Amino acid sequence: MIKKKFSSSVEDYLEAIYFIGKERGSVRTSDIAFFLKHKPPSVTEMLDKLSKKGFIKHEKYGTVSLTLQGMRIAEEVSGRHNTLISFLELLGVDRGTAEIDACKMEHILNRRTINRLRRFVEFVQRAPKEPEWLEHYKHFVKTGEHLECKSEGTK
Amino acid sequence: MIKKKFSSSVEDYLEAIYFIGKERGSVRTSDIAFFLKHKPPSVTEMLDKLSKKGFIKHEKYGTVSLTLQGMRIAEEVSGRHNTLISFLELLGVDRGTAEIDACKMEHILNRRTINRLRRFVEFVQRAPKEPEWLEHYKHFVKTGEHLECKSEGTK
DNA sequence: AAAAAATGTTAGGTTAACCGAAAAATTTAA
DNA sequence: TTAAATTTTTCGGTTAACCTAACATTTTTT
Repeated sequence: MIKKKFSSSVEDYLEAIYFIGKERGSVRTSDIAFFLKHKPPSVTEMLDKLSKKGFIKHEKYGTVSLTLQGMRIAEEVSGRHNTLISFLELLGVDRGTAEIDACKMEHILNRRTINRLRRFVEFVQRAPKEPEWLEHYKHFVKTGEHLECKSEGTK
Repeated sequence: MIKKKFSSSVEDYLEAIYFIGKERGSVRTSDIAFFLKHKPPSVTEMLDKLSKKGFIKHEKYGTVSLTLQGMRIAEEVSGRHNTLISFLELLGVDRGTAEIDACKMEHILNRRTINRLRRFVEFVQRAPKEPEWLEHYKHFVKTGEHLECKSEGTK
């Protein structure tokens, strides 16, 4: 049922509206322009498109809000975003880079791939205890060497 | 240093030329069109652009070959592709989906992110023995449950 | 409440990357 | 060695997503 595909841009706008709405309460053209680093005319244009598609309500010279359908999409995208951020940070990617890359990946990855990534994140987060191998991985990233579990400390 | 950024499309074409060249020896417009599932006029247009940028040699009505610079880029992209494929398959994403998603990710991810992913792949592949946690992860994907070190025993 | 400032929209333009139809060159076959 | 078939290019479109400049509306002073 939820199989339609939207452009990266459409998803970005819906996500931005969703995010700004949560942060600031109301959402206006300039907020979106600022958030997405686009110019106001581009925003107006896209808002028209999103209105026609039924994803938002937009009163001229006024505020923007998500319809139910728009909200559904925005939450879906936002969920992917969060999964990706968590995943990238697990891997030791810095916050800034993680944000940038998550924003791109969230639009292109297959559902199955995202699911695997989410599973991976859950696997780590819900582990009964802090998994050793993650420490080992981080060591490996730094040094390129495997420090073997019990026998030897490479150091 | 390799700091320039090319469009996804440019990278796709160079990668395709690289790949076809290795597979079939010579590369022609129709090969690329088939490979990328584009129409010949699109290919001709892009070949002109790539020629002007100095990434390929292309004789009219003839064959295409990568210049040194083009080769360098193609190899770089192809390397990213391989890293991504390996990574996705580690995570249990099926071949087909992995191919599709790798082809998209390879153009957008930050170098740092790719490096982390490569490290991750190496971490697993170069481990002295098959890491247990990978088994545990796969179990977790299937069942949603941790079969954790109750008494230490998989094997 | 009128002028000034800020914000939003309209109109027109640009660019990248695709396309189909038709022309041109090359290759194949009769 | 011409004619037919195939491949490649040229030419003219299309679309999405951006932009600037100019105009319209709303909000904020004074």
